[in-house]
Amino acid sequence: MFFLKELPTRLMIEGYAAKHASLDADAVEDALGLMRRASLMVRRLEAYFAEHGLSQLRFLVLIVIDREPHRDGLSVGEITDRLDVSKPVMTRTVAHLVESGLIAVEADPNDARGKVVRLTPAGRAKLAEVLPEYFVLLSALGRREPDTGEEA
Amino acid sequence: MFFLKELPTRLMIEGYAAKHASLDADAVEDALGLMRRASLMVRRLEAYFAEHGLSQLRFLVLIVIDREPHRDGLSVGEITDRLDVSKPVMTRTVAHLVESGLIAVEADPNDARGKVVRLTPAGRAKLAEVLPEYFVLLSALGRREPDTGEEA
DNA sequence: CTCATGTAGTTATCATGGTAACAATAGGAA
DNA sequence: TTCCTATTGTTACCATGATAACTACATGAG
Repeated sequence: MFFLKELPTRLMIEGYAAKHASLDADAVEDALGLMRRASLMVRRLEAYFAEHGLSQLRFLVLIVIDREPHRDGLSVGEITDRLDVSKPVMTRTVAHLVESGLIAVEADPNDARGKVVRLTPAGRAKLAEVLPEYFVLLSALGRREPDTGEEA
Repeated sequence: MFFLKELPTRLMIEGYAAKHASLDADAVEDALGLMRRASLMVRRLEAYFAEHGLSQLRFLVLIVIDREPHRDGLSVGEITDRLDVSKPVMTRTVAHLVESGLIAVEADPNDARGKVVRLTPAGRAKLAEVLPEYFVLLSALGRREPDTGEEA
């Protein structure tokens, strides 16, 4: 998240760019603008997921499992690989999703250390409930000047 | 933060775009790519700040005070206004910066509820130490294909 | 087989974001 | 002046990211 509301003016950046060679004022401006825009998008999406009892990460876990229907479930580690978060966060997130009944976890028959994570019917239903508007939201946010009602 | 490493393929998005009108596949792709890029940038910057005993937010507090040299310090609320975080987070952040000696806080002579926050010489020195490379980093991150060594 | 090493996932603890509810003060209406 | 209401900042507590260190099991060298 990037919290600065008023980004540095072009002038301030160029002041720095003048003093330090190898500094591309356009790139600096892009980077700041990008982080600010993305932060607002992420907030908007988190709010949307919260309305559906999810979070961005919990949603992505469901997506990632659903995205590989040829596999009969994924291990916790495989999910972690696809979503760069730390292992403990994934442990907690999986536990949460199991409690909500959106995924089911079984012991891996081939490896007593491992677990196999699968979507439950409720999990698939939740995806179906959330996905369409998710894409609509992304579509709106992706357009320039998204006008999401943020920032006075 | 947006954690998905492998973004949905063009094909998957268009599959959805076909089913739901008012869905702009380009915009969806842009939004996802933007959030992913920004997340990696923010991580990179946080790592940089951590090397200097700061965090993104603590740094921005210093910046925001420094940016208004005509004012003799800002109130906690004014800082909060410029950085959209919640008030309790700002209370904690200000306390942290006072402990590190980078800012000093006094009672507001005109309002017994308020506080005036000012940079200390150490705070100004910290900014001078951190700012140049911050802009260099932003400049590098802002260019396309930043090649920051992330993601195998 | 046995043991050293590696891997899967968890636990403990911290950092840092949020909301709700509060105390203390300010400031205007009566 | 006396209250009612708004504002400043804090406290208490929760959510969710991280790292370090752990348990339990796997696996290959000997």
